[in-house]
Amino acid sequence: MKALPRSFYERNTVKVAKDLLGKTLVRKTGNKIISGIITETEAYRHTDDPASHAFGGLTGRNKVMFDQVGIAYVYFTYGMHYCVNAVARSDSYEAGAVLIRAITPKLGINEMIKNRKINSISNLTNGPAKLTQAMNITKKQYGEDLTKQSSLYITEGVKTTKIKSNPRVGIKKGIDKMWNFKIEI
DNA sequence: GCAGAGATCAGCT
DNA sequence: GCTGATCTCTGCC
Repeated sequence: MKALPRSFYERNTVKVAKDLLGKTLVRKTGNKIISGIITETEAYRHTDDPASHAFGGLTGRNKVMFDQVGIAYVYFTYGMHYCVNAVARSDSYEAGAVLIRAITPKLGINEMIKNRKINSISNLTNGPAKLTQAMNITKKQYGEDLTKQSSLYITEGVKTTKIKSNPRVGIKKGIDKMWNFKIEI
């Protein structure tokens, strides 16, 4: 399975967020492969988006949002959680990223259960910090190239039918923007 | 079933 | 020192 080309990420961040639905997120650790279908995303942009990490300008944490598109932005928050984003934006923006909020497990489900230390499959990857834990994604994947078959990348997946738009979750600014996208499998 | 606390890092005031 | 793109566990209805 080929990784999506860099041109996929060189478009409007909101468009990329919608198009990432149904794609397959793949994680390679040693000889193990873990993968899942992306079912929920959120778009975070730049100067027009007060909820974005990039809104306040460049910092040590968010600098990859200003870097090359098609790489991973992994950030640490609430003292104990990691979240993954794919850097994506059109030419008219200096920064932007798509937060991957939920996936449906496909390969390596046993590994995910081990990483998460739980038994129930329904709670495995249905939240941004849950899926990073299940896939063992940490700061080491910060800046990882998603367009190559590295330790973390994205490939084609299933066809998407109905995409639902919602306000984004867990933020207090920019709640007027309907930039949370979901599909049902 | 739902509300609240706790975990404890990076960035801002 | 406080706040957050969060999750889990506890306690009470």
